[in-house]
Amino acid sequence: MVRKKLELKRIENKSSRLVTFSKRRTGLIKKARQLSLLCGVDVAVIVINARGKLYESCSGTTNSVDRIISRYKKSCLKAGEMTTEASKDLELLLECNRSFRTCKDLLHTVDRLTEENNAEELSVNDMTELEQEIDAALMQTRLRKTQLMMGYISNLKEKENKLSEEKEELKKQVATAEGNDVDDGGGGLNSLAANQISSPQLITLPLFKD
Amino acid sequence: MVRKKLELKRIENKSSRLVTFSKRRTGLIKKARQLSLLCGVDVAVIVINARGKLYESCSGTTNSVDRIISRYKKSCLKAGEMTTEASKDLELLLECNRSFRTCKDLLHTVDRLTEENNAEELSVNDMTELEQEIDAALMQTRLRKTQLMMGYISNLKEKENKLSEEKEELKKQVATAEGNDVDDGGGGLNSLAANQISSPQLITLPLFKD
DNA sequence: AACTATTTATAAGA
DNA sequence: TTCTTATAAATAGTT
Repeated sequence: MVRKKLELKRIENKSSRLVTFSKRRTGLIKKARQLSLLCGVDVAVIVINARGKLYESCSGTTNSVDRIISRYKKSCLKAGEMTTEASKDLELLLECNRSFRTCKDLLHTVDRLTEENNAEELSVNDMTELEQEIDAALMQTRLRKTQLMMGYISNLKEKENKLSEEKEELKKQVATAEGNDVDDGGGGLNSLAANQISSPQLITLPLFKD
Repeated sequence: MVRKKLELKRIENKSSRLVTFSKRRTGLIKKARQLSLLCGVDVAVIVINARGKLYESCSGTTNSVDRIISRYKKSCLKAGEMTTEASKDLELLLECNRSFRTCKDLLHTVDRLTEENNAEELSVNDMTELEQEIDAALMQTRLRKTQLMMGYISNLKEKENKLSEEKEELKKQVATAEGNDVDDGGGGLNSLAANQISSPQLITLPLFKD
């Protein structure tokens, strides 16, 4: 493109082709980095020469080409593309997609929708759906929090009971040591203590139906 | 790089960032194509923006990004960087986890935590944090929903006003046709109608701070 | 979306 | 290969 406008076809001369390859590869990767930095996006560049040698570059929040590739594959899956080549990854990715298909995901989808132009009539419905889902998540979260706190309280009660039991035991020993005979029934006290606490109730509910 | 030498850091202004993104993305892909064509190599470019939208480009003898990716993976395998199938899958799963880093993600993390053993004291705090986050999301969602509905209502009101205006106009015409002269003040009605509607307030807030 | 003043990339030459 | 340089290409700011 310089000194003479370069024809847009494969450079026949081998050495100048190699030189051009080196220069332009560097330039491409530089541009990729700039794009990533300036616009806050993830960019991966993969170059494979005629001998199969690999050159790669990656930038953005994800710091490996692999990670960008998996994001790429995820996008393809969503778009319903993808060939048989990657069908092994497919299963896994579907799994991932399924398991993240809720709150945050939906939030972003709607976020995207509302930032585009045609989202007027649909969006209110979308938002209502989203609202309900988030509300449900909130309820589940509060429920579990309560359960956890109750479990915690139960534990504390249990400890308290054990301690008073031990205290009782010690009192008895002191009394015995002083030569007075006291009615024991120790086992009975034990079982009573165990029954005083309602069982911890730490049932593990999934926060979302999968 | 033009009119003023651009600083090499993320462009803060959203709209110019988007414009730059579009221009440079195009430029990058063009360069990639040229490199591929001129030097007879395979090039894939993958760009993923902040919202996870994918842009891709591919050129060379292989005609899909997928094929370049599998060649890339093969290269990695040869280089011993990527050992077993299992580790590849692991990588993918890790990626899935990483990329959904908020609400739902947190939900699942906490879900996992509570199913494990050591989560007693921490979890209640976790749940409280989570609760707050979800609550905030819910509020944002409701806010946006309200804004959308208000916009919608404004539109309808506007239409209604336009229609009654037209109706008034027609009435006048009818009256005139009947030979009676009626006081108009039509323009006044017009401006009143316009002022009745508060402006749509469709400020686009992000649902999450990015 | 088009323009244009500049910067940046780079082909060819040294 | 690396440096230089003339020129093509890309593009930031503007309209």
